[in-house]
Amino acid sequence: MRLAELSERSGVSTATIKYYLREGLLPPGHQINATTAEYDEEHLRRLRLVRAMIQVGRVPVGKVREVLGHVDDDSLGSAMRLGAAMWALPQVPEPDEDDEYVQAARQEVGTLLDRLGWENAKQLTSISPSYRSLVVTVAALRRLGYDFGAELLMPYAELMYRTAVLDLDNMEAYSSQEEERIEFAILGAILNEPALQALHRLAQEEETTRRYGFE
Amino acid sequence: MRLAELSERSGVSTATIKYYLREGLLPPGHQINATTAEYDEEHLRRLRLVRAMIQVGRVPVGKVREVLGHVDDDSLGSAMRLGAAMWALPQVPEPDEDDEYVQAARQEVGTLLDRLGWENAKQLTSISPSYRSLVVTVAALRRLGYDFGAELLMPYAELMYRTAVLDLDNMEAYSSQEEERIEFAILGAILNEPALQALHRLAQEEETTRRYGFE
DNA sequence: CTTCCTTGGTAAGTGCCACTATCCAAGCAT
DNA sequence: ATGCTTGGATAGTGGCACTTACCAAGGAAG
Repeated sequence: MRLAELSERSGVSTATIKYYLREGLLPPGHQINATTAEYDEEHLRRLRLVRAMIQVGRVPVGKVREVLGHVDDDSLGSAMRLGAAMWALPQVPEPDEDDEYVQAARQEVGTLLDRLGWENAKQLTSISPSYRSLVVTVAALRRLGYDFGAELLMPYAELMYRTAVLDLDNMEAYSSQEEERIEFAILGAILNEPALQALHRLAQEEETTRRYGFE
Repeated sequence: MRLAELSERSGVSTATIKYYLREGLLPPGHQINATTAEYDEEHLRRLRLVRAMIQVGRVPVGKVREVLGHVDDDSLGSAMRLGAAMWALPQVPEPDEDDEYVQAARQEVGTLLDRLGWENAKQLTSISPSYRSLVVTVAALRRLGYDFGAELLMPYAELMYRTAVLDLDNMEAYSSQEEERIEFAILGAILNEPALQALHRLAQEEETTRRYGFE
């Protein structure tokens, strides 16, 4: 298929597809002659993937390129590919280590990981972006006056752990069936988050109206 | 306190504070004369709040203004203020109703809400942004080839419901103690999400390494 | 009183990002 | 031969979150 058809079948304008090609989010088509290139189903699939990451996952273009680089990196094992792709996702800015709230937050998160017995996560604290995000967020909440500590976070962490177990179970269920399982796993991990967030807000609406009515 | 001190105590540059004042995110200080205005602790508090929303919650400036408008709207009951503020948060773009995947997604989400017995959420489907977000996300995942349906979402939804119950319990615990409980509740709801997301990713890292090691 | 610094306020500029519009020459279709 | 379409390159757009530069008024020091 040619550019116009790729555009039609994906619902993405040709101008935008050209932009993605330029940015390296989409491999170039098979060149037939100077003015014609041929694209296949794989291109269509990758294009939909890119769109989903950008529009649903709100992943910036540069990060998408990074994530795709890890997806296509055959030199890594599947667990590492997943980790590398997840770590490429946008993160919160660096915390200011001199800030007292940041220090207190680090302390609380450390206590939390200890109590949870998350030994592996504890080992990754120096490099894991999600650990950093958690510290920054807890610090921000404490600065605002919340008593946001290990105590309060424990039940949330346990629920999130069960969510992660579900994620990996689903991934494995796909792995045995699908060819492009790594791609699927990474996408699942990335696109799960908007779905989870939407579910969380829906649940909040449900529970709020159950408790207080519509008023 | 004057602008310079407000800047120093909040860690936000005077230029940025001026920008927030212009944008209406911060009420003007008490004007003493043509070149001096006085700010108080309430300004500092509001400024920290704005910063947390923008930097941690990634809420765009226009949305922050909207949310604050609801926070300050004395004509609404607390449940409605919370709802209005939550609905002002950034959302996914409008779905294309002619798209077959969107229709299928709508169907699946409907089934999900039925099975969960979320009657209130079901009533809000025509207006709730979180419902729309869920539909768009499910449609995007289905377009990519996932068999993302009610079946798969059920256990996630139940975990998210339990998370929402925790949210509201915490809110109520604060309500009995704090003066600015509405503000606290809305902030909790907004800033909870980054914390939850970070916890989710941490849990994924933990469980991935438990299952597959570091490789 | 004069010089100088600081203050709050305004207007314009910056850098980044995700596109989008405009050109262009080469081909293919009639 | 003529007119349309194609892929590719370059430059422009609009939005956002600030920043910079500038201004006149006010207070402080000599």
